[in-house]
Amino acid sequence: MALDLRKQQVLEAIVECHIETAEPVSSRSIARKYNLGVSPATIRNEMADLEEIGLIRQPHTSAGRVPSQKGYRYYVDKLMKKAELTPREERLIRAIFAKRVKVLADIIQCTLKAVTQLTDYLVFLSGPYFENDVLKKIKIIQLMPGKALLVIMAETGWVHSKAMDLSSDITVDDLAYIELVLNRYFQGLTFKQITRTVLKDVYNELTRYRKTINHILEIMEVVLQEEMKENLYLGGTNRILKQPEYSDIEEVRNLMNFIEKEENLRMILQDADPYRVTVKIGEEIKSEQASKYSAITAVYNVGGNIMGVLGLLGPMRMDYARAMTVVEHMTNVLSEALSEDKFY
Amino acid sequence: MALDLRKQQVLEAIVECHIETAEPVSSRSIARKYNLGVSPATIRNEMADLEEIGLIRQPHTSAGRVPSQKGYRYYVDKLMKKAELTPREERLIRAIFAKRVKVLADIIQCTLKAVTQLTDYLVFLSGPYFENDVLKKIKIIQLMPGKALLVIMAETGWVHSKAMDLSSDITVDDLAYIELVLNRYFQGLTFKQITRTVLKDVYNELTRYRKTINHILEIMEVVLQEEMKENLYLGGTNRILKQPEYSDIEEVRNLMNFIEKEENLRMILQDADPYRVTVKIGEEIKSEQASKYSAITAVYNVGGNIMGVLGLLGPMRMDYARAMTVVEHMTNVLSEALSEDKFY
DNA sequence: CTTTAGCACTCATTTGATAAGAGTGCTAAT
DNA sequence: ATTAGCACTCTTATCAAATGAGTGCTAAAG
Repeated sequence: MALDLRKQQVLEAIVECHIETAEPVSSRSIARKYNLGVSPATIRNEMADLEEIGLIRQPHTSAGRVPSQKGYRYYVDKLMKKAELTPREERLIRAIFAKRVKVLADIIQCTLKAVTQLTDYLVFLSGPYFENDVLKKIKIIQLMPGKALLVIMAETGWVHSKAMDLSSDITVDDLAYIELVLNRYFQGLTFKQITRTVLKDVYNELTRYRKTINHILEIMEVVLQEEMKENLYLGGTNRILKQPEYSDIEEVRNLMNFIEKEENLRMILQDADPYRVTVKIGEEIKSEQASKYSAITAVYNVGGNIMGVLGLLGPMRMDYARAMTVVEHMTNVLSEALSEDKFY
Repeated sequence: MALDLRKQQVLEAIVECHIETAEPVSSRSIARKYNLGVSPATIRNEMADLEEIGLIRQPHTSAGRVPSQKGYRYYVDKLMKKAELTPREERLIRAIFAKRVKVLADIIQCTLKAVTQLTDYLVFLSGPYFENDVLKKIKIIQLMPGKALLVIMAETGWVHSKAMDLSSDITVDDLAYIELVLNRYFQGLTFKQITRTVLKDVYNELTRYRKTINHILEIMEVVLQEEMKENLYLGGTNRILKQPEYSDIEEVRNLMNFIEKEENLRMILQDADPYRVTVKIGEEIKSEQASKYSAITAVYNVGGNIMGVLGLLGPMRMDYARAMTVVEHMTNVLSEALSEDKFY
């Protein structure tokens, strides 16, 4: 679909104008704002052509034009210029991350907060998840009779630990033995593989400790599930109400219903391309209910491993250039923040 | 403010009718629905009296009556009959808690979910917090050279642990000594007291380990802060949009703005009475922006210690009887769930 | 062949006037 | 003390007309 230069300019003008005002764009307003050197009539002719190809459409006969899904796609792929964050915004981000965040959950929160303040769209964020972490060592440490600590150490340096209650006749030696066997089975496997491994194997070798081992494995499962659970954080629910498309309560309800179901958001995050910022426009999002929205996603990673995904959801009339820049920037910030192991 | 029986009946009718329909209540509709044995004209006379005392008011001259804040208060204090959960609802709750929740965060989530499904108001929940937990023992366990586990055991049986990186020339003996000193200082204190204790005291005794002890204390602070942080969970944001008062977008924005600020919610939760379900109506909520809302709160506890607060926020036209029952019931469920120490 | 001025036409939105309806307050009768 | 009856008030719905933004088309000009 090759467009001549002027058609591109007209399309760009329509998209950008519509993004700014949320109103249908008229030929006259384009002639006024953009110096294309032609009259509204000429622009009207171009518009008629663009409409025929399906890049724009008319809400009703006597209205201006609005970009179609295809039009936005063309704009994003071919016309859009990359946006830059202002120094002011850079400063905002640094300010948010300034108070040396030390806890994982805080870093996530800060990111969420920053993106929320930067965009007025829905922000959601998954991870970090550890399922590809490799188990280095399991330790079982008795804290007191009847109580032990299960410590799971990963190659990446992460340590997960949980206390557990045991029947009090289990001795330290018993625990040492169990630890030995567990390490033999699980060492070198990823967390994902461990949860997939049929636990019965281990179980058989440790029939002597049937009850205890049952308990430990159960706890281990809980710990791993807990840690592997791709946590989902959501923000910006009030910010997005500023968008004019949500001055109708029915639209708000739709949106809220959509985001209420975590699967929907997870689905969007799953489609993120590991190597670049992903833009899904309207029906490109798999979910039927999302046909009016657009989503922007990018992954963040630590040491080459994908740790999670950051996403934005907004109306199709989204400031793509800006949103993409913010998402890209913040995934970088997040990746960096997680790479310093100065937090616990 | 003593009202004769019939005035009470009329007020009750107005409140209940308005709660149900969200519309001003007319004298005729009361005469029809409630069998007071009098004509609308009589009821009108009573209404005029009630209005004079300030228990109800008229949105405009030719409209029915609406309860005032004072009117709701009277209703809640004197007229309201306690509601009961239906067997169906009891089943719903049990279903939600059925899949043997094992992780603290899950119990919270389940509670939130249950209340959300039961009420159509905003649900928020703080805690659990541990600041009154008494420290039983600190352990520092070396995992490998340069890596140790800080274990904090509380009297209640809770165990918090975090891994930390240390400089690799710290020996096991060093750690044992540090552990000893820390225990000497902190054992028997509540977490709150520990964070208040001037850390310098300890610091002085352990000058030998200046760097290490600094690091450990820092981590301990993080752990305690993390655990003591009164987490705030929020749900029902989409459910509340069902309430007719939020068919106007402006109202929605107000509400969202209000709940966006955690302080506002915390403030409400702080006002909870430890011994009974608390109802704050309109301006009784301290925050100015909340003058249109009502809040219902109740604490949950474990072994006599308050662990957190569950709250509901909705329009003043709230089904108080029902909401109070739900809140009371769910704080009980929550207290029980947390008392079984079958979770990790 | 391209561009554009001019004009008729369409359709959403605003405005104003009118009617309908709900509900009250008051008065006088019961 | 109660209530039927009625005038009065104020909101909401309805409809027609006016307004105006914007297009599409045609014919003239470049």
